[in-house]
Amino acid sequence: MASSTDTEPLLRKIESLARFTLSTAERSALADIPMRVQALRADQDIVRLGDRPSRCCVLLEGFACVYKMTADGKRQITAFHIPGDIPDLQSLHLRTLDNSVGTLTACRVGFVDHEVLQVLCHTHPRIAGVLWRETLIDASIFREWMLNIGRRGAYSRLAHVLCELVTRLDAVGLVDDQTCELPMTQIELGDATGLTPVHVNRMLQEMRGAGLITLKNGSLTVHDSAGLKQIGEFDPIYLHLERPA
Amino acid sequence: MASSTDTEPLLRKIESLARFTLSTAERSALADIPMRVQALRADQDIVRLGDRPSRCCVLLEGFACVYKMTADGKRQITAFHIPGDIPDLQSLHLRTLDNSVGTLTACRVGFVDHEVLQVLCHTHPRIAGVLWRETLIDASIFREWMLNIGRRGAYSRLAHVLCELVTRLDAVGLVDDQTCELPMTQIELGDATGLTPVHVNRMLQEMRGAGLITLKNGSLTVHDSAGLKQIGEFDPIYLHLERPA
DNA sequence: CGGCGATTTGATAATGGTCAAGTGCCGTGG
DNA sequence: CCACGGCACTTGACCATTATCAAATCGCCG
Repeated sequence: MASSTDTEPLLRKIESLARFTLSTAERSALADIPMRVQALRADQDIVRLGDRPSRCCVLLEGFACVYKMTADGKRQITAFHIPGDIPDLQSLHLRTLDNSVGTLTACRVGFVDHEVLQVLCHTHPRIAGVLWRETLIDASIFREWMLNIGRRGAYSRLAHVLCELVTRLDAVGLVDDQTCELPMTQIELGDATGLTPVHVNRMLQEMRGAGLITLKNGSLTVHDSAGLKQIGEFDPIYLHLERPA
Repeated sequence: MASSTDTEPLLRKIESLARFTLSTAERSALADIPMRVQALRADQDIVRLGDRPSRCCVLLEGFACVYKMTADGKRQITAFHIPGDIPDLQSLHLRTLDNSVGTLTACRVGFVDHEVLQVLCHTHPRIAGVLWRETLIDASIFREWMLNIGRRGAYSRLAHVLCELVTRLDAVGLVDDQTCELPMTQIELGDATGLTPVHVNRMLQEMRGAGLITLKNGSLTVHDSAGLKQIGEFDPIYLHLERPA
């Protein structure tokens, strides 16, 4: 089962989302959540479209994504997920999954039964509100991605996704000196932006040439953060990171 | 203020979303919700990006949309809304609006204070669950639209949006004999699909030529539902209309 | 009847896709 | 230790879908 270090990413996530200070009772309820922890390799599905899961998964370590496919096999990644996220929290209230969730890198994932979460929500209504809020922020990111994919050019689109990832990673302490781990392949970046890998490559080259970023070996460094944000029209309001850093 | 006929669309919506039968108490709590009703003309904003609203709006009559804009003024519609919908329910848990909501046609809208909804959620937790579910279905539709915009060709994309609208309108009883009101302009359909109005027009012509639809004077008739669904790769699973019709 | 917005159509342009070939990197196995 | 294989990345040439520009036409409302 889970040790208290396993539930820590979840606890931190809830804390950062809550617009109030957690009570001792809430805190210990979260720390004691029964969680089945599992290690997964890269490129594995955690849950699949059509599943009717009886549990949610908390991403403890690694990168994952939510995706859907067209009839002819083209993939759209609808979200990237980083440690602390709950990629399928929706399944708590929607019986049938309408998307798949897969790992991008090796991951550690904690599974929590819906029943446990239902009880948690019932006995700690404020936590229910926070979880609801989490799903609303995901939805807000979806809307921004729609704008990104539907109405921005390829260069701007990629810049926006990079800005978002850096900002979100920074919020969980995974950015150090403008540098962070960014292990997704150009194919995956293409699937997230609605571009082909070839064109992603060209846009990245252009960003490198412009001195905006370095992206090599799964590591991203942003040299000109203001420039990148301007190109990506990035305004973090939609991430709803309302707490002062 | 609101008469009981005003709260009826909301009540019906909650009923159709709930996976249980509403109790008398729940039913009357919903019917008695204090609601400030307002009539709006077409193409007016109901709320705007950056607002910090203290209430939500229930669409009672008419069509509305959620949208965002790029820096250079291109618009992406992220959702269409039909009577019964609550386009800005997210604002209940997210302080600052990250999108705008505008009318597409003349509308009647009911405003409900956040405080009223908070109390409702607290005293009737099952209704809270239903409202949460509503926001999750919206998010599910966003994901499908991302796939649509990012990975489907223009023809397929438009067909998908039409299928979705007909299906949702049917679910609230607004389709009669394969025909429904569909008042959005080709510009608006373009803003929803990430296409230009010119190209929307061409695709519609092609659909007409193929004998799939008639779309004239804001009225849509689907002549070949199976064909349209196939072209749009439409599988309604993501709408989570789990009740038997 | 006049005017304006929505729709329609045609011609041309451009963004991004497809195809193809080659490079570099890393892990595995001889 | 080195050769091999595979995958991600890179680059170039060419192509196609969709955008842009422009000009009618239609239909409704005043």
